[in-house]
Amino acid sequence: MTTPNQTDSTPVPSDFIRDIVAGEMKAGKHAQIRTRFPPEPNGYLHIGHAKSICLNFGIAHEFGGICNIRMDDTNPTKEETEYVDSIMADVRWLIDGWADKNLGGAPLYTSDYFDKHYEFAVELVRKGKAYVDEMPAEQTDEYRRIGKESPSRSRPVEENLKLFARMKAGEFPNGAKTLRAKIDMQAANVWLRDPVLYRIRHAEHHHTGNKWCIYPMYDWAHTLSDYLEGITHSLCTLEFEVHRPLYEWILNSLELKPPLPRQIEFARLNLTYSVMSKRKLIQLVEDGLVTGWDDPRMLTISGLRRRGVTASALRAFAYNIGITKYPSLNEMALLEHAVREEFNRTAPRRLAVLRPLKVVITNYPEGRVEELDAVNNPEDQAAGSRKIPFSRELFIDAADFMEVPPPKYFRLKPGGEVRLKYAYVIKCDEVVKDAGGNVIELRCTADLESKSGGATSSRKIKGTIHWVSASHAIDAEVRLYDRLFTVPEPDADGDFKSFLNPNSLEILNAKCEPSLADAAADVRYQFERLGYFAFDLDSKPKKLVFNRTITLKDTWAKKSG
RNA sequence: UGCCUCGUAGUGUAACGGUAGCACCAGAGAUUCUGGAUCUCUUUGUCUAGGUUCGAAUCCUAGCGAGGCAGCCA
Repeated sequence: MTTPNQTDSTPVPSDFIRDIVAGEMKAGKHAQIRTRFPPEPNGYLHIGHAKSICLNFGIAHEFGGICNIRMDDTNPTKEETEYVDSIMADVRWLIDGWADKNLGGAPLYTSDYFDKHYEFAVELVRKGKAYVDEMPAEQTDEYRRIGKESPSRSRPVEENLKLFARMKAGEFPNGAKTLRAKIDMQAANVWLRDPVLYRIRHAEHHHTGNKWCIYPMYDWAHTLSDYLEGITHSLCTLEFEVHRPLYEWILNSLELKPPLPRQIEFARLNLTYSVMSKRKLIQLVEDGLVTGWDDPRMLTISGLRRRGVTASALRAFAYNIGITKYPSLNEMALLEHAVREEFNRTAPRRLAVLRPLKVVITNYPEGRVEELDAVNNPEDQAAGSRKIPFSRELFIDAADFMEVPPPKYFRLKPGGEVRLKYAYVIKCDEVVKDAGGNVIELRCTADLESKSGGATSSRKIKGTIHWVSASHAIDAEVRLYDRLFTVPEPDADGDFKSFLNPNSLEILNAKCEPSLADAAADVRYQFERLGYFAFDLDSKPKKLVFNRTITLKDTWAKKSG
């Protein structure tokens, strides 16, 4: 596979579409590749769109071409400006530092071509290949189903021309007339049974205002917009497969000058434990089941971003799943893997305690503080090290102590030993409980020679746990996220909302090592043994908020159920 | 029902008439101051039936299964 413009480390995928493009390039069919990403501005972009963006920009990037972003805004009653801004922000974020140089016009608007679309339509009427019809919608559907021709089908060209002009002039109410392509009412493919090209909509358009009262249908507008922009490859999802003959009919009927765009379809993204349709995502937002489009549990691009997923991880995911015509269901584990793989390499390690349990080291002097060396990233020597304070009173995670542990439990238990990461081996001597029988404090003794570099530093202790010094720790709100749905296919049957995971969000007050006070918004941290965490935009100078992007893999938790 | 498309380990994806690979997941072991990471190993696959061919995952036919379309949505 050719990789003329590969300048970053994102691997170059191979798939049937890239094979086609490469073949055409080799044959000298195109001077330059031009793709496009044409979202309808009626919702936020989700991870399925990310797949499409990575495909369209990926091909532009790999073959030295351009990718346009075009708002497909042909329906004035459904689209809003608010979405244009979010779409642009999401796309720019996703391609930044990778294919941003391949971004063509942005944002372009289908509605900017309405004049030209109209001229083409007039031309089509002149050629006797379109006619004005007045059948009501239901009857049009019925006739198309049974393959029956409309009485208006044989209307003379001159009359069609006049009526179409009057449609444009606003002389008819909504739904009174349509412009229909004159193709073949007996065609096996229903999209060739005289599809509607224009409908009347007396409605204000978010981009063209009140200039128009007739609006082109998707097939007409999209095909001609592709042509007008010089798109070489129009890549869309499988549901448009049956539209391709119409796409080609439009280009050919107008006898447009080559080069003509070529439509190729691929399978949309499906992921387990999630819903992908815009309609369902809107429901989650409007019913208040999530906090908004950018709720970190949402698989919107803005939600993933807020969750802490990076654009590069998303791109790696898109690369891993590939492009085919098979409507597959991808496992969520694949997304999780892409995130962990990157963060393991790049995330600085920190110590944080999610559910603090007080530990007193009884043989450690009161008031004494040691600064211990802690490695920032064992996967990256260049990341260096930092100091963390150790003192007599600490917090460990409540989950790292069990009074009655199961077999092979490596962590702290009464009379047992555990290593405190970067510090001493301690032994639990006494368990202090409150009146209710809850464990509130552990009294331990440390092997004072067991510190790194110490006489007994090489002692083999099975378990190592994280901790923070009680008096030095800083507070942070930590938001633990889990998958939004409890079943692999929430929209398979029944109401997808009945499968919402009641435990998809848990909010805790954590104790963090002091260096986290300087945490940066663009850095992903690994809280050792817990997972990867990202700064949430709710954070304020004195009030840190972290989102758990993803847990570490935990084979112990898996085995012990 | 009609039309279109697609069927390769559990999942996803390669193999372009010539040894069925890879990734994820799962399991076993080694190692480890993260039950992480890393390393080694393991289970499991060409939907079915015919045909063409020296040779078929690949080409042909039929069947079966899955998805899509049948809006004046995109």
